[in-house]
Amino acid sequence: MRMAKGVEWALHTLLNLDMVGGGPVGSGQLAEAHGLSPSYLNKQLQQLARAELVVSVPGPRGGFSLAKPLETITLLDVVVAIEGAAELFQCTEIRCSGKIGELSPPPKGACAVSAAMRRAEQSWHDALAAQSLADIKADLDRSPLVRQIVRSALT
Amino acid sequence: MRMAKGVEWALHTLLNLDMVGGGPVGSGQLAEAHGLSPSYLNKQLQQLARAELVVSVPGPRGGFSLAKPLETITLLDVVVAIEGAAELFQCTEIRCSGKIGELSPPPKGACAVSAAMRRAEQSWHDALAAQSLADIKADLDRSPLVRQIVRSALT
DNA sequence: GTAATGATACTCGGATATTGGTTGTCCGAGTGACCGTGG
DNA sequence: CCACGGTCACTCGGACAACCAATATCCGAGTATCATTAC
Repeated sequence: MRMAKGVEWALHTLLNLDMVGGGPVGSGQLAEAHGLSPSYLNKQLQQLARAELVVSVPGPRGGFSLAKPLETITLLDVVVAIEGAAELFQCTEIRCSGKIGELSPPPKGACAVSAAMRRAEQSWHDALAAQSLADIKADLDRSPLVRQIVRSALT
Repeated sequence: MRMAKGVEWALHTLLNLDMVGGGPVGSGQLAEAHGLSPSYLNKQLQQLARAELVVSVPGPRGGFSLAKPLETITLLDVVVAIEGAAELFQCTEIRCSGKIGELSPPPKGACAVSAAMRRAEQSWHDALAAQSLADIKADLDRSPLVRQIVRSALT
C-alpha cells in the first residue's frame, strides 16, 4: 500500500505554479523543473484539471495555471484528484460468505470491522483537509530565495 | 491506493480465533469459515505469526491460535503486520532534482510537503492504535448468537 | 499388558505463477501565433 | 500603414505498452498420532 508518486508531483507542481505567477506554464517546463517524465506529469495535471484545481490552456503559449488561490486548495483535494475518492479499506463483506455467512442471518447493521477502519480513515481525511497548500507555501517562504529560483527555472 | 485484502481477512480471522477459544485452528478451517483462499490466508497468518499476534502449531491437530488477548491487539498492529511499516507517502525528494534542484543549495530542513503529509498520516496511525480488537468484539457481541455460529462453523 | 517403533496423515512454511494497477511513452486533435499578401 | 488569410509550430488530450506489487497456487519439511510388534 503506497500512495502514487503523482501526488507528490502534483503538490510540488501546484506550489511552483503559484510562485511563478498567473500565466500558464507548459507541462514540459514543469516537468523539467523537477526532472520528471513530461508525459506522465501531463497526465497528472489532467487529473488536476478535471478536479478544477488547475485550468488548461491549449495551443502555443498554453499550459496549466492555478484555478484558485492556494488558500482554498487542501491536501485532501489533491489526494482525491490524483488517487480518486475510493476508500483505503474496502469491505468485501466476507462476514456474509463461507460457512459463517450461511449460518448467520442476513446482517442488519454495518460491519463492525469496516466501521472501525472507516473511523480511522476519517481522521486521516480530516487531517488532510485541515492543511491547505498555502500553509505549506508559508513553510517554503522561510527561505525567500526559493521563489526566485523557481521563477528562473520556469522561464 | 487500496489496502490489501489480507487486512480484512486477518481482522475477521483474529476475531474468530478469539471466539472459538484457546485451541489452535488450521488455516483451512479458518478460510472455509469465510470462503477464502486457504493458501493465501495461510500466508497472511504467517505474517501475523511473525508479528507475534498469533502462534503457529505444526503437525496434526495444529494450526494457529491467538498469542495475546484481543485487548492488547490494535488495528495498527494488524495493518503493520500485513502491509508493513512503510509510510503511505514516500518522499522522493524531487525538490533536489531537475533544474530547481541544481539551482538550489542543498536543503537544510525537511521537505515541507513530506512533513505535512506525515502529519496527516500520523493521525491515521493514532486512530488505528486507539482501537483494539476487543472494541470491535464488543460491537459484535451485541447479537450473542454470533459466537455460537462461529464456534459451530469452526469445529 | 506395556513400551518401543515405524508408517502415516495432517499441518505449517516458503518457493513459484498469475493478475491488476501504477508508471511510463507515444501520437493525434486543436489552437493561438506568425508571416505574407492585398487593400 | 492596416486588415486579412493561410501556414506553422506548439500545447493538451487520450490511447497504447512496460513494469511492479498484490493475489493466488502449489509442493516440500516437520510433527503428533496411530497401528504394529516385540518383550
